[in-house]
Formats: sequence, structure tokens, C-alpha cells
Amino acid sequence: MAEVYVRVAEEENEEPMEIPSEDDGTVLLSTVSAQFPGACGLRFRSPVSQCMRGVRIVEGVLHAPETGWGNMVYVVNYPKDNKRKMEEIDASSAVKMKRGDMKTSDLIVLGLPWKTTEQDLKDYFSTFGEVIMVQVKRDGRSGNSKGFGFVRFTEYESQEKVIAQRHMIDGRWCDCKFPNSKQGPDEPLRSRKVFVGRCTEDMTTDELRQFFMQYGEVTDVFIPKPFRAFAFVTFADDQVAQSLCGEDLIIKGVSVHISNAEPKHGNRQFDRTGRFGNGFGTVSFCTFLKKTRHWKLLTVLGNFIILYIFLHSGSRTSPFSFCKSN
DNA sequence: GTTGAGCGTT
Repeated sequence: MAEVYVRVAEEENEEPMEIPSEDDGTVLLSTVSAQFPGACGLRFRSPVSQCMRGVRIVEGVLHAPETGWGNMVYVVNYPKDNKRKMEEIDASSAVKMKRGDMKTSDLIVLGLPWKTTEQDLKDYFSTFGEVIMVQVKRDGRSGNSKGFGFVRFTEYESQEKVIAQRHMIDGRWCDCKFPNSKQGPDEPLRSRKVFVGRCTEDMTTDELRQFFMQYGEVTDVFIPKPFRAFAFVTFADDQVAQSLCGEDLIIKGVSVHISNAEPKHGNRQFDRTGRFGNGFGTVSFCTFLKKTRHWKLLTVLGNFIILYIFLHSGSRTSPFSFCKSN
């Protein structure tokens, strides 16, 4: 098929812009959104029914109506425009709906221009729906952007749209993805305690307790001192704890990340015996040491103790004679 | 003051 230009405009009666189609006659959504940032589709007024019709779109590829693109003016769809339409689309793809859990999570935004600010991000992404969190990651000293950031939407639909396409932000193509920190659906561990990462210093135990109460009874909140940007929250019900694992929750405007309190390679067999509790038992203590990088220190200390024993073994009958009382 | 694939002061 010869190259065809499709006439696209923001509104029906506005001056259209000609958008190039692909060799197969389709039009890529990315081509449209390059000119109309935030676009999620096209619609047109049917000459027959005089009703607005949506252009078929499959995985970011727009397909011409049966009669071809023609000379009609196609109007850009934005996610905000018509929520009812979004729900219809969701209902028609019920299979996909069941698969997803419909919960929003932080998305990483890769490829940001150095100059892009959080306000820029918020302005851009608000065209997809309500934005509840944006971050631009910066170097602590210089304040320079690291070229990536995070965004979180209220609506799951907004998130879906944003992931599905590339984004032209301040002149650069950016990608939005699930961050690596989001653990997939692996086998659940049965701890009642969760690890709360990315805490800020102003979060108190009371505030954390108040916040997590909404999910279930909280039996303990532990914040290490001095400040180390994480906390432990223990629930009465392990199912509550597990249901939160992998989630990004927003506390006082800060996105914290919930994960299992036990490490993945942890010594699970001891837990199952019930001989070690979930509080400050031996296993948990070792886990804590490993997580906080004190493990190596302890190992070094142990080596020194062994060295001490051997150095003093010459004057005694046994290397362990210092253990004896007489 | 520089850069351009990545992953959030655990």
C-alpha cells in the first residue's frame, strides 16, 4: 500500500495534522502520540451513522476503518476524556482483567532529559489520569537528575496506558516500566512481619501503626535507631502481611516498599519447627545482621576470637581450657 | 560544568 497520511486533530473542527501511516496501512499510536502527547487512540464521525466511532487499536497499532483512512479528520482520544469508554474496553477484555490484580504500583520512568523536573513529570502524566506521586531521582550532592524517576497513578487504567506506549517528554523518548524492585508472584512466605523499605526519618512508630491498621491488626512496629530508612511491621494475621508484600504504599506522601521481612535464602526450617519465634529469635537476629551488613563484622570478630584461643592454647591443656572454672 | 543504560538513601 502506498504511503498514506491520516488527518488527525485534537477536536473535530480544528485544523488537522497529517500523520504518516505504515507500509501496511496501519498507524502506530506512537506516531500519533509523538504529535499529541498522551494520546491513547483515535475516533471519527461515521459518515453513515453520524456517530463517533473508535478506531480499532491492537497493541499500539491503529487499524483503518473498512473503507480506509480516507479524508476524514480523526480526533485524538485521551484517557481523561471518557472514562465510560475505558470501562467498556476493560469489560470487553475480561480475560485480561482477571489476570491483573488492578492495583496500581510505582512505575519507573527511564530516559528523562536532565532538565525534566517533577512538575514537568506531573504535568505530562496528568494527561493520562490522576497522578498521586512523582519523583525525579537526583544526585544528592549536585542535585542533578539521574535521568530517571517514578510515577504512580490513582487509576489502574492510567497505569496500563502509560506502560503500553513510549513517551515523548521534553524532547526525549522515555519508557515506563514496572521497576525491578517489584517482585513477581513467587512462593509466599508465611511471615506475619513485613519489611518496610524507603521510610523517611519523620515517620514515627505511631504513624506507621496508624497507617498499617487499615489492613489488619498490627502487633508490632519496629524502627531501627539510628535512622536506616526501613522498618518492620508485624500483623496479627500472616495473610495480611503476605497480601502487602510487593506493594508500594504511600505514607505521608512517600512511597514505601513492602517486602518479606525474612530473606529469600533464609533458614526456613527453623521457623517451621516453631522453636524460634518471629520476634527477636536467633534466626531473625542473624537475618537482621545480614541485612544490615553487620554480618561481616561479626565474622571478623569471630575469627579474632578463634585466633585468640589458639594463641593462648600453648599455656593450657586444651584450646578450650579457658572455659573451665578451675 | 560532563552522561544516556539503568532501578528508588534496606
